[in-house]
Amino acid sequence: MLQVNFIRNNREKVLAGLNKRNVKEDIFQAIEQILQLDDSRKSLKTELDQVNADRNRLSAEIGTMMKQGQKDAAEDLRKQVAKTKERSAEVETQLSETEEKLTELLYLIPNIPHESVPQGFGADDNEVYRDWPHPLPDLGDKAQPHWELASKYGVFDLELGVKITGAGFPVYRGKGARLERALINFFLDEATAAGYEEIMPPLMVNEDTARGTGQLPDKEAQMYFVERDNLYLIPTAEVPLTNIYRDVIIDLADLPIKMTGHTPCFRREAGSYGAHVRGLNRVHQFDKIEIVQIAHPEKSYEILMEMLEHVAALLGKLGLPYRILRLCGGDMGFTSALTFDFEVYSAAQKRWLEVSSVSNFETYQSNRMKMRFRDGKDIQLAHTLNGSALALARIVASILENNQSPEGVVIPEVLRKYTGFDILA
RNA sequence: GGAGGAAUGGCAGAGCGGUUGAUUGCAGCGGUCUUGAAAACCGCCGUACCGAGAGGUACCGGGGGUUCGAAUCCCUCUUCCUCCGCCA
Repeated sequence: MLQVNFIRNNREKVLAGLNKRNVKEDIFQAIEQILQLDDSRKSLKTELDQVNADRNRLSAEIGTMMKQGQKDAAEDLRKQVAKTKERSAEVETQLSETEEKLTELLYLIPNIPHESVPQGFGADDNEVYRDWPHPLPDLGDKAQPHWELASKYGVFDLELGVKITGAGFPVYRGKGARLERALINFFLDEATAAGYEEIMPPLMVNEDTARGTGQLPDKEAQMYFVERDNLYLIPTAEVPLTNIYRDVIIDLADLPIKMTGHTPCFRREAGSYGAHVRGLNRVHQFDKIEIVQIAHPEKSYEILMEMLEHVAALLGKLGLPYRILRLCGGDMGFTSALTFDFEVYSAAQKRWLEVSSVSNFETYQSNRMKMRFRDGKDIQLAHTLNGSALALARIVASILENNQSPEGVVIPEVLRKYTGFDILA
């Protein structure tokens, strides 16, 4: 969430940013309420401190008197203390109510977009940041979509997934499972080579963790929830990885912190069945390798570009046609300040599929998480960034489609040492 | 799942209900000394909020309670350790 002081000191910037996101009028009203509530919070806090100071002083006096045996005088003071106690309880209630309301409203305010974020309402308004420089592959009309190729070569089985679990839970088999594992190993090796520490985090997280990265309270419906134990299945490794540094004051010398991890990702995607979600286009469980960085605020945009190039290099090595979009205000995630989406061209479906999202959250997550770094005497919030490098299901889909041939699906060169075979036939 | 024990500052480890935000050691930072380093010695060394400042308030796992006053007493939750049971 945003810091109240930031809102106060950058009011115009905040309003302009919200405008860029095309938020509703009530969000603008919330900004005004936040500033008012913060004012009352301050004066309530001042009063409470004063009352408590009085009480502490009186109590200390009573202590001294008791030692000196002046019982009667002490009795008078006790009555005075009783009054201050009443008052402090009253103010304290008001204060905590005010703080609660304040936090509630702050949760409603999305991150302020970076200046480079284009104005816009939705996917059509995104800016093509880097287009595919070559002609798009044209496989002709006989090209098969990945779900047909998958059945043909036994790569994955969605029907079986329905039997075992339900719709959207693919079962990878044989060479398909091996291809999946090859991609995981390839992506992890690439990330490790780029200096990211490999981490295997828990796949279920508690409420504090889900709140830290912004999945709660606004994206509650997206996550699977294990009610009995109050745990959420992670929608991305971003959640457990970033939260490693929740409530931590990091040493300046340790920045940037670079972490990577492979995890299955679970997404409910409620109510999103239909023509565009066939095959692996949208599933409830998929594997993803995530890269996360915790950065100095002055370095974070430089680092964002570094992460963008890391993802671009992966797609380059796989030989997949892709483009990079700079998301517009209306299409960007709630917590992000700047997001680049990577889309791979799926030659048989003749559409672009999102395979990665690389974002800088600036201090939006770190403020919630109280993730800070120490620069000498100075302590300030760190910037958090993350990106998919990469999301597997759709990469598999596009490899199948783009690399199909009469002989079978040709495995990209870089994966062959991991798969142990060079064609899916 | 059952029975006991524990939770204090980066770590270790004190703390009769009353000037204890908290003794001490280590680590860290600054300094003296040294050609440099080490050793020795001196000083500093938690976080947040309110306040122009002086200063104040809160926090000893989380939440609640007793009391004029709680790190210290009570309740509750969580986590860790030991033992038993179960188990990949």
